[in-house]
Amino acid sequence: MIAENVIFSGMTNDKEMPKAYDASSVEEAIYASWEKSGAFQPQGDGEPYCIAIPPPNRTGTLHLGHAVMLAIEDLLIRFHRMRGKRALWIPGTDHAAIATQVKVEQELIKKGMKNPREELGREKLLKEVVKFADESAKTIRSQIRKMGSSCDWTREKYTLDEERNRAVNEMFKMMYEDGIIEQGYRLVNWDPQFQTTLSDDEVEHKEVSAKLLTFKYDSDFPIAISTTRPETKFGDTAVAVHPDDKRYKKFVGKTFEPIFCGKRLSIIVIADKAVDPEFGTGALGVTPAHSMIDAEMAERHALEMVQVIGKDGRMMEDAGKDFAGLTIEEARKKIFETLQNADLIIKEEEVPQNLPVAQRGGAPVEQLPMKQWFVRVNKPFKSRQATLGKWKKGDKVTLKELMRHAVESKQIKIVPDRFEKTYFHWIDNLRDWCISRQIWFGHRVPVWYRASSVIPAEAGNQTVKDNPFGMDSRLHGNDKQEIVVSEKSPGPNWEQDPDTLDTWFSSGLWTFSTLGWPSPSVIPAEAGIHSEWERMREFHPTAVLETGYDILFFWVARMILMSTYALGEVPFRDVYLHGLVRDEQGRKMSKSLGNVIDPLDMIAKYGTDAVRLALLLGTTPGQDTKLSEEKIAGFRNFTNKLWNISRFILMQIGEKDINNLPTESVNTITNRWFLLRLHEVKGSVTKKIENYQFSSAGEELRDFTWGDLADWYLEIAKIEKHTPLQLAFILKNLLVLWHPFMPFVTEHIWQIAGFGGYCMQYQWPKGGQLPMNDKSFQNFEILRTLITDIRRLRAEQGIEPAKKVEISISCPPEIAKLVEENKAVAEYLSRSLSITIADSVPDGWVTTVSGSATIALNAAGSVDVEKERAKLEKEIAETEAYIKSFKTKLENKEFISKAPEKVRVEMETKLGDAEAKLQALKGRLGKG
RNA sequence: GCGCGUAUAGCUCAGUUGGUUAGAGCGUCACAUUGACAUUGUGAAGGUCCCAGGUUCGAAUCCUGGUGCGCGCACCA
Repeated sequence: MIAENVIFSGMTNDKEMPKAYDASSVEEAIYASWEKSGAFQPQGDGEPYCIAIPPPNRTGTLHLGHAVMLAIEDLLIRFHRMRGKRALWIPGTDHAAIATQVKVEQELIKKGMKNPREELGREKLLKEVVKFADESAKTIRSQIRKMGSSCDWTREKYTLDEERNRAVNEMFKMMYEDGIIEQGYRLVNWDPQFQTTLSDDEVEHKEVSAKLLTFKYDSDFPIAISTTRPETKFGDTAVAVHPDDKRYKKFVGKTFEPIFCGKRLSIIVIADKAVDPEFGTGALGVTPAHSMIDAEMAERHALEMVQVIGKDGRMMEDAGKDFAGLTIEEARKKIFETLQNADLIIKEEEVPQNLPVAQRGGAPVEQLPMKQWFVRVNKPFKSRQATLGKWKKGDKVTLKELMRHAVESKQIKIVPDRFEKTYFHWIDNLRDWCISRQIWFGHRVPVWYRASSVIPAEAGNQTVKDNPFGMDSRLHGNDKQEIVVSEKSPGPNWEQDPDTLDTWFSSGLWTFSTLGWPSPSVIPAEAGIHSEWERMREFHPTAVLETGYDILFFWVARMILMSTYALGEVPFRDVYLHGLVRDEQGRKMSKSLGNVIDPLDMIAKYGTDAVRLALLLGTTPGQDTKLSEEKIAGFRNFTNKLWNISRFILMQIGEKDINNLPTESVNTITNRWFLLRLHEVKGSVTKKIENYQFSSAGEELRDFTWGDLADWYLEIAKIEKHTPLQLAFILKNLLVLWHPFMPFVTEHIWQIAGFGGYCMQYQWPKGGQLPMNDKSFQNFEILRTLITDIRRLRAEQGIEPAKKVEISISCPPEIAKLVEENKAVAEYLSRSLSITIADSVPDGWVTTVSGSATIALNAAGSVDVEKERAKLEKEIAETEAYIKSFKTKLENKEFISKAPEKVRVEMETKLGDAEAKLQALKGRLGKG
């Protein structure tokens, strides 16, 4: 498993290390060496551990959000690989359909084209889009590598490649056969700018100020209504009022034929509880063809649907000849004038309104009735296999039930778990999913129509008089149309549906389409060759899906839908959602604000490891994080610290063979303390990574490395001369523990040290908990406190760090023994000329109390007696208050009877310590 | 409107089943600088844990009600 004779070009192989770590000069060679060695591919016979990368859109370059995703997933993959699992990280990219085509069209328009689709036609425009997407994929691949991502490049996938297309067609066919993909004539979200439908999730709401107009259709009509969209009123077929509204009760059920701006309407007055009698006039003009809500109401009352706005965003013939062909704005203005002239306007006011706009492009979205393909989420179908341990093959179930159960039954765990609520909320509000798009870049709908029976997509361009609502009956009279669902043309005279599929339809299959699904029973396997899916099946469900919380609905939910439906199992065991990366002020990073931090710039400047640490530490799952260049620079400092720690250790080891060092060892309390700490940290970090607490794991490691190792253990090693064997052991563990966080610098040092093989393939160390009441460990902590207290005393006295002073300590015998045994260490670290043990404090020396010891420092007469006295008194008061609070608690009968033993014993110990300290303080005061 | 989050040091944030005198990094201040590291070291200052109630022997932590900020979904016609 471990590669032999590893030599990185461009890397020194001896132990000559420059003073500072230079990431930019080594990272590329290290990555190339890893990749070449095959270490990114799953190896061994451990448990499978698979992550399917959230495929970045082929729309440009990677941003910090991707960098977070890559840092976390690489951490997980490296960690589990080192723990002996068969780790597989599948890289890939997403064609992103509308986002990519929109981007290319916008580029072409910038270059002077007016209407790229008309000017180029389907084939040529597609060629442009593909060219752009391929270019983008190249950039993305290089960027993923730059981040150090250890993904298996031999298995790179693309949502729009041939195999994924087969998966999409297969899925479409299955769902069509099961009756959960259906063609229907319904209200859909229409983007007039890019001339395509959108799913509910691709529509955003923008707050704008709108003019709310209260008016009557004509002077004879008895009820006034309000609207912000007068142009849709040509399509009104009813006026709805609340059933209990006395004002209008007498009109309910009656039909009127008002002339609205020259067009005769047929308006029935209906009673519906959805109407708010308090709002406006308490009456609502119902426009079934241009409002989802009105359409629902229309369904309840079997109302007619009249479409008056067309796909081009202009008024249609049904708006009357005076208005047909006008844009919405023109029509709105003209209606206003017409109503005003006829004195029909009652009120006019500015109101805030949430305007639906397209997520891509930002154009206002129209709601239009159209014939499209839908995935039906509430329609029961017969389960194809045993599913989620709840449904048997053949059981009736709906997609919504599957999606809900996968999370409800804890077969999928979402981190942080509060997003489960968000998920359920979304599921409850989920409507049928419109999957057909009128753009060209994407998976073509695998449906064929016999040429003579092709119905124009313009089906909606006529008044639908016969208005049966409900999905199945809304098929708009095309029942006789001949349809075949197939990957290939059924023969001559068949035409393929011109539409493409929503990009999320294909990315929903990602966890298993990347593993080679569909199975050979569907796609005949070549003789003797097992299908990839058969070989890779055991990697599904994947271990974890790691992504930003913003695409929980777009993608995560759809993967759950697809996987539970097609395979009967969840697509992943865990979902880890990271937060969005914002700038220092908490703003979203955007080009227009100019606050974008480019991960590549940062990598060039500070190294990949520093960038990774900055994105991993100081973050909380599901919580947005603020990132500044200073933060990255701070972690660059840490990589350099690690470098210098290693440099120091390797200097101590010298020319000896690091893998074959003499077995002698030094047994001091420092050594024992540190090895126990290392053991503890190993256990704790392992546990934290297993529980997705990356930030906490990293911070603990950093504090351990910088605080315990560099500042104490290695400083003491200068005096105690720990053996090379011990130092090498520590270095090895340190590099391995840090590797998943900062792969480059650890691997680089590993190679310089000559540990053999790759750090990335070394076995993850086992750790555990501290043994209880270890004497050496406790003694070291006492010693450390003593030294820190001497340093503080020096600083308080304004003694220059370089100046060596005399120290005298009076303390209980066991501490005296401890000090004597570690005198050299204590003197060195506290910069003392000498430390002596004495029964009492020499006259005129300044003191401080450290636990049960009193430390005295010879300040050579320069003591401010009054100041010292005030200090002592303050400290006595604080200690007394502290003791009092403890005594109160310990005297409380309820506390004694109810608090756990452990808490009580701890408190008693603390109280004892504090009382000893108080005695010492008081003794000093009496003397002074 | 419905739902979710969040409020802790000047800043960014930890604080995992409630249990010392609430922590870290950055920043600030003081001092140091030939020795692994100035991408450094030592030390210090800095907090009514948003407010008000409640539960508890004990609350930053749990409950209720406010307030500020942020987000998602739905939408008023």
